[in-house]
Amino acid sequence: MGKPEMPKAYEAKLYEDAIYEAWEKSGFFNPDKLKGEPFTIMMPPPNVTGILHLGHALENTLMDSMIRYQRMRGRKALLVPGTDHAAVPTQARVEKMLMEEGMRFPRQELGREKLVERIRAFADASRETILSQIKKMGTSCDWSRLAYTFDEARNKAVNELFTRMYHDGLIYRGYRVVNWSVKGQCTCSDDELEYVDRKAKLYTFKYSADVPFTIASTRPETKLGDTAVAVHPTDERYKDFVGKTFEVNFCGVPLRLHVIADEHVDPAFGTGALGVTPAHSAVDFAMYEKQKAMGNDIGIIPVIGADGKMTAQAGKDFAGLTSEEARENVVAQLRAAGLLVQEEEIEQNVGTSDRFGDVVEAIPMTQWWLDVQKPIPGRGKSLRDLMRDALTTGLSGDEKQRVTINPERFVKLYLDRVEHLRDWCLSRQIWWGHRVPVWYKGEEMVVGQIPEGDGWVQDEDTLDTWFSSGSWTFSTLGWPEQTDDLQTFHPTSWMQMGYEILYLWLMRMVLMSAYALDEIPFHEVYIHGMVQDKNGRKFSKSLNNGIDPIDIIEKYSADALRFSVVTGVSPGNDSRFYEEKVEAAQRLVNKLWNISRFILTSVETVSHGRAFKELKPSTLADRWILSRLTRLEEDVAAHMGAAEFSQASEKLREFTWNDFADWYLEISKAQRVDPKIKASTDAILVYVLEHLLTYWHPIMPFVTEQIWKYLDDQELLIAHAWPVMRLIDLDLDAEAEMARLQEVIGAMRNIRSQYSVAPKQKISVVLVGGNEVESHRAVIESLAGVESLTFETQSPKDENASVVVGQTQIFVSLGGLVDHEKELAKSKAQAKELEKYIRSLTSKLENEEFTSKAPEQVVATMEHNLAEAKGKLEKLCT
RNA sequence: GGGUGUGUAGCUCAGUUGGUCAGAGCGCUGUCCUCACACGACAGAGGUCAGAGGUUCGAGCCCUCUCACGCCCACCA
Repeated sequence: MGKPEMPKAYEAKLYEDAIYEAWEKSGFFNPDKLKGEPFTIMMPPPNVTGILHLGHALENTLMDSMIRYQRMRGRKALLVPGTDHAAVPTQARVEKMLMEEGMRFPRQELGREKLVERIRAFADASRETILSQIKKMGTSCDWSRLAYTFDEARNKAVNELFTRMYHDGLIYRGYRVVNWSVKGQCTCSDDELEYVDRKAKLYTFKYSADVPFTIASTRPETKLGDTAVAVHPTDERYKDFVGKTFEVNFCGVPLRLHVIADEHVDPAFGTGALGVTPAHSAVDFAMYEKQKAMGNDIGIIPVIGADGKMTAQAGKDFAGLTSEEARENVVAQLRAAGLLVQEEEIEQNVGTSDRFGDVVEAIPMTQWWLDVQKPIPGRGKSLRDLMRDALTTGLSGDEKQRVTINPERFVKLYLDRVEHLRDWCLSRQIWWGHRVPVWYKGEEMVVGQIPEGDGWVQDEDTLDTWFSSGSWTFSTLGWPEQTDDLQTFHPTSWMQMGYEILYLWLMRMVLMSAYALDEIPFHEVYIHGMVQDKNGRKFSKSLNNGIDPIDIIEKYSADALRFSVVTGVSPGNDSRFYEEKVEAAQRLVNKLWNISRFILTSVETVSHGRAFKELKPSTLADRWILSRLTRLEEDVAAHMGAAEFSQASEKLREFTWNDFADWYLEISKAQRVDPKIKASTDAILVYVLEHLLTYWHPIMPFVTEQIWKYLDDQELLIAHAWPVMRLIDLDLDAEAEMARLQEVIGAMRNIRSQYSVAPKQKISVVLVGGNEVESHRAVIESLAGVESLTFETQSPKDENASVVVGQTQIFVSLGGLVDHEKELAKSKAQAKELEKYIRSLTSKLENEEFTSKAPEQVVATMEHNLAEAKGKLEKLCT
């Protein structure tokens, strides 16, 4: 190929879109074109609630780096893209927008169909944006398999799952206390609550003058629905009352209070008596059920309705009041009657709806539930058992059916959560989502699909959005059909997600997959932390600190963004994002560009694709860089394989900038006056460059692909096989010799710098005992700016600045510039250091316990270092 | 209340099973627009690896405790 015209700086904007298009056209995003063992990643589908943020940039980089690496390693690599309809968040978002536009009650004003249409329009637009953003980031996913949690295919999977679970008796309809968002008019699962601390008043009072119990509550208005008083079974104070019933008049409302014993009650708290409100407390409801199971129906009286207001059952004084109003009223009455014993301010932890934002009410309702504890017919295990097995023994004890999590500590969190898992409330009262596949006609109920005949009405509720995303790893592959994809790609290989959805999503995917397929959803999970802003704060609308990844891509490059979000980041830990990081990354991208530019324009012929054996390393530097490259490949492959992206990119940066650019390229310049050396070096330059581009490609796909074009205008880098160097021996001699040479050059440069010798001014140097670098005269002269380099056996007589490196004494002639005091001080300091070093080494080596117990290699290195240090000290003193 | 994470150069963070390696980027200081790159080159300063004990021949890495900050969970009404 001819000499390419490469601009001085890499301008990503000019190339990225075209490159992505070329990749897409090439067909390599689709595994059907690939051979080898399958390697599958399912993209965690972003919510269609808006645009992508930096967390998605991180996720896309992780997934894409992994999938590109695996593809280059010859795997049949599949990354399935998709989006999530995100039921509650999306509906909440659109309703909020409508209300901002002036609508007061979107649901009532538009009705189900029209509101769903509005949400769909919003979601579709949002989805388009998201998909284009994914492309901007360079994600190499298979667009032919694009999925959406709310499309036809996924609806089939959801209905099938629901139906099977129902017939297995796992899904049931039950009247129980739920978390109710009054604002959203919708249930929330336990996982959808966000707990916030707030101040509250704790009231201590008696129901009436003639009951012996004093109770406490922050919600005295709910006490209108009390049906029992609970005490600890061993509490002597109340022992005689258990089993009795008290008729009381509480603020004008007649209550029948059963005295029950329950282990849950802490006898040391307050008076040890707890007012039981089955309708408005999950704990109390549990007591109610327990009593009922023992034949003691204490009753349940809902006094707060779905609208958040007091019900008729709360009594005519209170019906229709808000709970705050009712509370004031109750407290006032108690106070007037002299029943109020105490009021105190306390810190309280309340659950709020993560999407609607209001404090949720506990209200009893009929909802659909998933039983996680009941044995699955024919399998003898509950869903909870399966979830546990998948992380511990493997499903059915099969080690291959075991999910591993990186970092491992999340396994414990997961398992703890599994043990405390309660039944999952599946039904939601919003309209955006998969509708519960149940139809009613009178007393009849049919689950699965709409029966023949007229008069069937479908359940009004929709399903929790996680019910559909739980099946993501296999619904995307065509389940419930037994497709080839399902055969080939499931269980998936690798999954990455943020720790914030460990409970919400990871657990549900394991549950669904284990239930439906008796398979784990993925073999390995990589947990990443949250991307925060420069000050360690969350990105949020209220702080207005949001950063659009697309803006960053446009200002710098997708590669720089990708590099900056994974570098210096470890799994499970949060990271901070700030532009300086991207700037640094962009400098690296540009450096790689200029390295390439130099090579491609300075070598005689660009002949890529040579075998290692064809290379004719003729100099130390040649041997050294090839050894370093071999080492690099080993390191990068090991790190990429282990999903250690940060370490992989650090190694690559180090090699690229230090070894290759600062040393090898500079040396190659110094040596190219010799045509024979230049020929062999040219070949090596190109060889290293093409390897380096390959190794960089998973992390920085665009710039590497663009440069690759100048090397090879036929094949795309995306499809290039990862060149394994592992079988080539490291050249340890060359590495050691080169290290010495680098030290010698560094020492000379140091002297130049100390005496402020201008770069253009050449220096004269005498080396004593520098035999081992004698053959590298040209390199030393060029890189250290030396014009006269002589090798002697005796120290020169005239004035010099000097320094000792290894076995070599370096004397730089500086004429009258030499500062004797400075030189003396310098060597004294150096001698002192050395003596200290020698002492510490000697004491260790004289310690027999050390020499006998430490590995040979460690001892040998120390002995070597000691000898060297001694020699150095000797030279220094002459 | 329980659990868990973090604390390493001025800043942001790496540090893979304990072994001469205390590192990177940014920032800072000094010198240079040297024919790939000033988005650059060269040199340099800067750390008792939060603190105290312990295990070990050897600890930033393991154990115990303390301090600081963060996160998650929990039915103290």
